[in-house]
Amino acid sequence: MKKPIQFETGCAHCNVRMHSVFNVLEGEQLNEMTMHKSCSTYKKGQYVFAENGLPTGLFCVNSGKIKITTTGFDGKEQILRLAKSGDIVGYRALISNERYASSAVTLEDASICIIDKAYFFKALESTPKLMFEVVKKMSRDLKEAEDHIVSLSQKNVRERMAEALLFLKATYGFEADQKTINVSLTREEIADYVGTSTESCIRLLSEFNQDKMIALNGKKISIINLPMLIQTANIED
Amino acid sequence: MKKPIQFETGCAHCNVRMHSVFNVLEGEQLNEMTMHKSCSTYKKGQYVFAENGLPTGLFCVNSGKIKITTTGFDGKEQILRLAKSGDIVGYRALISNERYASSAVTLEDASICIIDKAYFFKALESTPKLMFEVVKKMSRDLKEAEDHIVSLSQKNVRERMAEALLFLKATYGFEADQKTINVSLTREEIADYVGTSTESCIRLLSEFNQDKMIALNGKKISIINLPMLIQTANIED
DNA sequence: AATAAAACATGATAAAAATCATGTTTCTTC
DNA sequence: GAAGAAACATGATTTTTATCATGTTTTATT
Repeated sequence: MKKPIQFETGCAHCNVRMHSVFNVLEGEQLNEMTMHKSCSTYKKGQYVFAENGLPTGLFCVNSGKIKITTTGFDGKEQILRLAKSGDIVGYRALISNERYASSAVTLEDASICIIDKAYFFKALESTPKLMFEVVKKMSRDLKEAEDHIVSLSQKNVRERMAEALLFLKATYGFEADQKTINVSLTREEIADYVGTSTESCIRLLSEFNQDKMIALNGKKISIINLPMLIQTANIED
Repeated sequence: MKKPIQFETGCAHCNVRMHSVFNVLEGEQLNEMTMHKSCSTYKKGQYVFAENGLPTGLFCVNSGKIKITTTGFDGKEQILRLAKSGDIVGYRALISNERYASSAVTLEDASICIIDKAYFFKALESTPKLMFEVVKKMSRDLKEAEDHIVSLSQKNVRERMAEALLFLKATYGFEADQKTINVSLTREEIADYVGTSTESCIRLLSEFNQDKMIALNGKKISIINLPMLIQTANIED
């Protein structure tokens, strides 16, 4: 595990702050936070934190994409969540004073700040608005998890696969061409989110491709027929 | 939908308060809360709140058991969570100022208090400890949801069924005989938690019964061989 | 207590999805 | 740029699970 490279900038000038939970901080609070954070760059595939580790601070993604995974029963990986710039990562274990129940791994080169635990707790207490932002983030994550439970319980693999592509699109958006999903995942990683075997995942993507619903180019997936994809996902009503 | 019957008691004398998020309140705060809550009794099967409704307050279960469900795609019910005395219910939608994404239905006669929304928000702001208790509750619910996701993704129906029985035992405990799970659910409800068909649920319970792992008596399920049940659930080591 | 409805049960069948096997392509790394 | 590894792909087979069908038991209602 290579050591991430560090660099520093003031939080006041952070270009993603306004899209993060820290948008509610002002003036002197930002200078104070700058003094209690440090920023590092990570290469693709590096661990930001690992299952069973002890949190020492809160991670805030400056740039890059992250997968949050947990290890299942025969060591099989489950992707629980994806993060992008502006997202905080590892907040649950930190706040509830537990070891990490999941790992965070970069999906591409990334720069991520870590905010000192003691300072973060102090900021939470002194700034109810910040606490409220964190609560809203947790609330969204809980809602997303519950939606995922319903899908896994009630939809078949084909529907879940279509839904996963829509989820990736919603999370990371399109590239400049307005159709290619702006993230590269292996088929195995997609399967680990959808809850299926790698083979079934590959097969379904091929089928979607043959049906001209999507186009495949290596790891890049383009959505050609969005209405059809939505219909395949069997989204409510 | 029958109207629940109301009755009142002071929160200071509430017998479940110390097992709830309100254990951190003291003295005058309790009198104030008493003035901003009202308590009602519900018959088995009544709705406490319903999907798409607007929250008007926070529910706190005094006695009785509650299922939190959401409606899936062809109207199929999904049980997301179960609540018991001391649990708060409906907090997520309330806090994030949304309509309910799920419904709460009593599994038996219950008495449930509703704490006025405006007062609750005021209490949250003025009492960081209370906010922190709510955050911890949400954190536990999120963890539970993520564990459920891993099960649904990676375990087969038999393993999930065994796990569900262990979950019911962990949630509601045993009756006086120290083996009968202290809750009555229909096979369909269990299936709606496990994410399987009612028939598969019935079949697996029959099998577990034949294997002398459990005993069945109507809706009552007794755990006869706990180690075997744990092994069947394929719980992590 | 009679009747209806809901819940439980079980066999037979069909559909869905995992697994196994094997081959090809695409990345990494020396 | 060659060798090896990882990722992708696809057919065949087996396993798992849902669905359909039908009957019984339990619970609720008049």
